[in-house]
Amino acid sequence: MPLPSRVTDLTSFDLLLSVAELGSIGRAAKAHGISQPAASARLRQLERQVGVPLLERATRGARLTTAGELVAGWAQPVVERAADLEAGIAALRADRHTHLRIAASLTVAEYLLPRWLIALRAADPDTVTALSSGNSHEVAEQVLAGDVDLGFVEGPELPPGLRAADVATDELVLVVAPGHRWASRRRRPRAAELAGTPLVSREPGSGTRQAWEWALLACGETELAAPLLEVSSTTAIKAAAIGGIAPAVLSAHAVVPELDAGTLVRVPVPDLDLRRRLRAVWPSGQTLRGPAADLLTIALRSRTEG
Amino acid sequence: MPLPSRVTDLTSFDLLLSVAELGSIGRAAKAHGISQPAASARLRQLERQVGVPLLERATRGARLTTAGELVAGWAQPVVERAADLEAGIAALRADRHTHLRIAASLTVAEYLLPRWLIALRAADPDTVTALSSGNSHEVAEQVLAGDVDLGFVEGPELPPGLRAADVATDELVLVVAPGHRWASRRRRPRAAELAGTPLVSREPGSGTRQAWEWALLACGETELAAPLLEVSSTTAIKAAAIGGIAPAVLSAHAVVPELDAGTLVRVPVPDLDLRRRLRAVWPSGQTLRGPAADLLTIALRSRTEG
DNA sequence: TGGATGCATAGGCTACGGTTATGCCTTTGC
DNA sequence: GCAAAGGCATAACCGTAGCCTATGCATCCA
Repeated sequence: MPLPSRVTDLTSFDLLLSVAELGSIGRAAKAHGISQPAASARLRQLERQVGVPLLERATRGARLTTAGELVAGWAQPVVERAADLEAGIAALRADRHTHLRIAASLTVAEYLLPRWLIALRAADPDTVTALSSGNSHEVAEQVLAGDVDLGFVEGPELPPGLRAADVATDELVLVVAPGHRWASRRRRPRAAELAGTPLVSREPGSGTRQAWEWALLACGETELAAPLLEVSSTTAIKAAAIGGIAPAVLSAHAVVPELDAGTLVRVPVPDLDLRRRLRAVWPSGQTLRGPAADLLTIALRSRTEG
Repeated sequence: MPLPSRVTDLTSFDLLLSVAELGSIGRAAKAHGISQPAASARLRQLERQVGVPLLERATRGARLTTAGELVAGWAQPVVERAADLEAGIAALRADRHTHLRIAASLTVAEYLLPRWLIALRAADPDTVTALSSGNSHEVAEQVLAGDVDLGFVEGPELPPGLRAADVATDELVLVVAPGHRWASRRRRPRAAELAGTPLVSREPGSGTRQAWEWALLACGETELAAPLLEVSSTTAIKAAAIGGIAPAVLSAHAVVPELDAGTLVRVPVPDLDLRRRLRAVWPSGQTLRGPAADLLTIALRSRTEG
């Protein structure tokens, strides 16, 4: 189900937020680098699309109406997450000549790194960061080879020659469609049944898949059923699980919205320990300095907060 | 600071998510109601803007690259919040001939209602909901007058003739710019100092402002300083507080991102009880049924989860 | 080997969003 | 009381971004 066109263009909503902050359409226009008539037209069109007046235009400026306040409140989280997206893209795009090179496993890169990068930009405004992503093994390799200044890995393995610091913990969760038999409280599976059930999962190299298999092995389950379906993206896995194809195992971060909405149900598996540490790593001999040290500090600070 | 143009158009990112879910550009195009060449062009342009390939095009379909997986992961929260925004706008826009009419105070409408409406649409797909927003007193009036089927209010007051059920608790927080003296742990203000300090605040009718004043009165502070600045929107209040104009009092929900980013600092005020109940209200004589009953159920369920 | 599937390219059209120029209204200050 | 300034709306013009249809090309499969 695609997003309705009413909300696909964030420019107008961003402009509305600027009007709320600055108190006039003209100042908001200037802040966005467009002319006042252009801003006025955009806001008028936004009001037409919403169907109710959002601004009270006065001779001294413009103020939000009650409806405008509501729309601004709903729009703000959208632009905040868009800022996260932008920070991530900027790091992906950053060409070779950057001040800080980092590598991160998928989980860290997806759910934690954008916020850290925004905080880093506040601390070191001129720092350009380049991000490369891969599985934990690849990240460790890049740190050891000196290709990056700082790495973020998941899982227990840690090659010699690296120092590490915990920055977060991640938890895998088993999810099924609401109609699945495991969704019922009395039908919860034990380790043996889990091992014997084909799942929808990532390709073999995936850290998530490895962690799942190791957790089962730790329970003494040596015979693991082959996956029913192997797909490349988290989105596709969720779609397959929602469609009732098979149960799936994903990072808890990834399924928050689906659990909220009830389109997926979490199945507790007390037999298995599915938690894993997310750690920053850097070469043993080396003391971090400059932006790399700042980023590590930011990551450690966010740990104590969360 | 306006949003970079790279992320202002969500259409391409939404399309990318559909490709991840459906496995081919053509199917994603069909899901979005556009032609396959149009989708192909959009994705190609997206890749140009990001600067790295996002898709592996094969003869059998298209799969996400590692970078594509990252971008999709960052984009997903954006489109989710955009869906909340859309749900809110749809309720604002809904004309008179609707099945369910609700009224909500600003805090509930801003932070809780969109999710509930999305869940309601899943339960009753054909229900059209109309939302009106006002302060708690106005909401209660509308419920009593029969103008709406269900209301959501904040604060302790409750007119006779209404039944109520708790759906959430809200907490007000006192925030200052990082440089403010109250930001220091040893300089925390007592009730008397709080009462004597001009704040930046909403206009007098606001429920947030009333709750703050009542909390001070409950401490025996009868002499309250007049606000330094009265502005109309939450956004403007935050901007003023960030700018160091004066401390501000806002719903905890409203300042989560600023506290995360460190642009605002929360000042604990143990002297004051700033919590308040958020409640659903409906006419005493009446048993809720249909969509109104479903919405109440959804709201109560979300309470137990959160 | 022929058909089906799926992505890319080409050409043409529409419409949207931007700019500058200008007008009108209200508040402010001498 | 009048001039100046601040702020929003309207008008006329223009460039381009994005969509569609038609078509081509590569790969997989029967």
